[in-house]
Amino acid sequence: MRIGELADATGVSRRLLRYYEDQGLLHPARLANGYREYSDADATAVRHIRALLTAGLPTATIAQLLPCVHDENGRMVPSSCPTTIARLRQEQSRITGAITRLRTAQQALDSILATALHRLGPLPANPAPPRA
DNA sequence: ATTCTCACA
DNA sequence: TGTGAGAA
Repeated sequence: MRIGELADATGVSRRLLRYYEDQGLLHPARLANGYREYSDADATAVRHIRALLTAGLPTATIAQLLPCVHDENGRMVPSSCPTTIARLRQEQSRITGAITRLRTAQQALDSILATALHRLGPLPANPAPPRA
């Protein structure tokens, strides 16, 4: 299938499918005219890619893990091999750490703002949301 | 319709 | 991580 068909089949834009190839996530064959030719397995792969991105994994990591995953009636199942599980646990702890750092930043900012508001007293209006 | 590259959020 | 535009 060509890129437009895969885009329609997966709901992922053609642009993004080319990007995934650039990131080493997909390896479509090439027709004589240079057009990409995707297999049916690629459609499944795209769903797995989406699932792993949603789980917060970077594309470089997904490129490594994708071959270590298979599909079981529409469900992504990671291989039980120890290195695969270890990699997923590693990502899990990375995200946990990130959440902790964000919580710390949130509390610090809450505290700074609370101090400012305490000194200024009650204010009439809200500040505009940060743009940049 | 598809390819690639440059630039940008 | 993901997109738009422009040229081929």
